[in-house]
Amino acid sequence: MHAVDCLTGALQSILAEEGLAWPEKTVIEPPRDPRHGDLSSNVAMLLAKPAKKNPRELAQTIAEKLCAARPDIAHAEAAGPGFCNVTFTEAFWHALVPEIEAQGDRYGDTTGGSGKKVLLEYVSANPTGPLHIGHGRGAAVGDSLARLLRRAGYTVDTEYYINDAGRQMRLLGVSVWLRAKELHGMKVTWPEDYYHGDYIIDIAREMLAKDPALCELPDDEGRERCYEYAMNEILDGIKADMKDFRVEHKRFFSEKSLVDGHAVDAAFAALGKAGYTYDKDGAFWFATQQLGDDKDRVLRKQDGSLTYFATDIAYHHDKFERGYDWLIDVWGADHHGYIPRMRAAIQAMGREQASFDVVLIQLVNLIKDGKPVGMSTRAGTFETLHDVVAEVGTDASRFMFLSRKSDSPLDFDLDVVKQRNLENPVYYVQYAHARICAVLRRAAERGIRLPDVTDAALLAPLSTPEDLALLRKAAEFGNMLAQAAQALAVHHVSRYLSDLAGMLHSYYAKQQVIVADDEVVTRARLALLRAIAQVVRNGLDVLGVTAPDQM
RNA sequence: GCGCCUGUAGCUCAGAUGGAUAGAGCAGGAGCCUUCUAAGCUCUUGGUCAGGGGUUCGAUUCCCUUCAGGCGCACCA
Repeated sequence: MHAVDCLTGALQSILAEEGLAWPEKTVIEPPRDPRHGDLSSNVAMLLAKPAKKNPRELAQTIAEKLCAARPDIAHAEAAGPGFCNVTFTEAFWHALVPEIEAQGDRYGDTTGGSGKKVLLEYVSANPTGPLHIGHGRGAAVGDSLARLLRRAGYTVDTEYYINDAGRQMRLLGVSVWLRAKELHGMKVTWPEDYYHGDYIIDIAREMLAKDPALCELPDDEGRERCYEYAMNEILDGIKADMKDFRVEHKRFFSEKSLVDGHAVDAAFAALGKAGYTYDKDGAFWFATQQLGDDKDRVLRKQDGSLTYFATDIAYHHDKFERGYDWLIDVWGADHHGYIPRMRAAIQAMGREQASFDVVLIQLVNLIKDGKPVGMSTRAGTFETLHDVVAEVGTDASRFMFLSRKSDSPLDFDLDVVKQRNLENPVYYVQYAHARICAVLRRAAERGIRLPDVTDAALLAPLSTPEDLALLRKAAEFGNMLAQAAQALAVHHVSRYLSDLAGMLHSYYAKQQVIVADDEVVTRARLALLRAIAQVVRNGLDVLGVTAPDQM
């Protein structure tokens, strides 16, 4: 909101008159308690100490001068131990409505990111099985972060990293191959680690149907064939699930392509140039310990193959080479121990620590009939994202995933998410939007029309505490988005929306919008609500949740 | 053993870089539908911010420590 900006100039000159410097820290901010006005400042406390002044007197002086400087937009008064509270005029708040109307879908967007190029990587699940609900949380967070950062002025690309070069994928091939042979009536011995799960059998059956002679292939070729077919099949399924979940990736990036190309060599060269690599015990090492890790890590094993870490370094090196300024990875929280070594790699590449961030996604506990449902891909007892979305819908599940700090565990109670009442916050928020739309429709039926962009005269009747409370909340929107972006915390958005929706419902119960004999008031309130609906829409858009016109 | 995260109302959780009397929702109690969607609203009960130290004008927030949970410590991915 431009509220702070409006007063900054005036405040600066007042401080100059008093012979005081503008403090480095933010001086005015919205107070926690609305009783303290619209903006509150502890400037007196911040300044009184170094300037050796009495905080109460200083607050008083600043308040008086501020009133005198901008009587058109604000009233200020000294309060408490050195606080200076500012209250804006009604007209100031009314001006927000045309602002929202003019900016429409872009209301709340800011330019703080100044076009910085961001690459967000999320999901990146091994294509060895369908996405489960834990992946869903990462997907929702990653996708919404992309939307959030775009609104905050960043240029955002998104990627899914496919681990198609490692052991897990070989295992997938073996699992399908053996299933196929089994289905063909051949006797097979199962290795210790293999993928159970019905989808493996389905894929094997499908392959046999297409090629009955499959099992006559030699083991090597059969495994390879199965691996490739299964991976593509599963990846297609993953893509379809994400599409249903409204999650997008601009690119799918293959680990294999790093190994096949020169990306790994280039990354190794970069690390070597900085003097962080060495040979020991027949392996090739990266001295991460010098860079804050617990111990040094192997890049190329004794048997000549690359570690996961090695290709991952190459991947991140490649991301930077492609011109991205800020890499954000969304990982499962169980990988948090991996962060120090990745940070070490970033540093060894000569990149800023601030150019790499990891958003950790904690466990999702799926609860059904009051009991937790286990989920292990290997054991095949998972609850898939597909099943969950089919049961409760994309909107409800996305909102649920995004309503808590991603770094803390989440109980996903199917019975709650399915509910269509206020216990399920997504309905509460969507209902606010639908309600406004219903009122607007009703008004239109009665022939009440609003211009696309309203003006001060039309909005002048907005003067009840409820009117102004809604405007104040709507004014916070852009600031909230910017802060959420900076903190990489999407849950601020869902919380904000719940609050805003609550205020709207309260408003609706208290204030009749369409007043039969007073079209002046009616038009003002309709304009207000139309603007609020726009804010709700924009907020839901960040979450990737729809804003229905009626429910 | 080392490292990371968590601990806020009976339950699920917010509290953004220290600020005024710690907030929501659910659950419990009492009310509101012959005007715009009751999928809603209003009021109310409920707290030693895990315990203890420290830093300062001031701490739920920062530092140390104890306790209780979760996770991670591979030439796996």
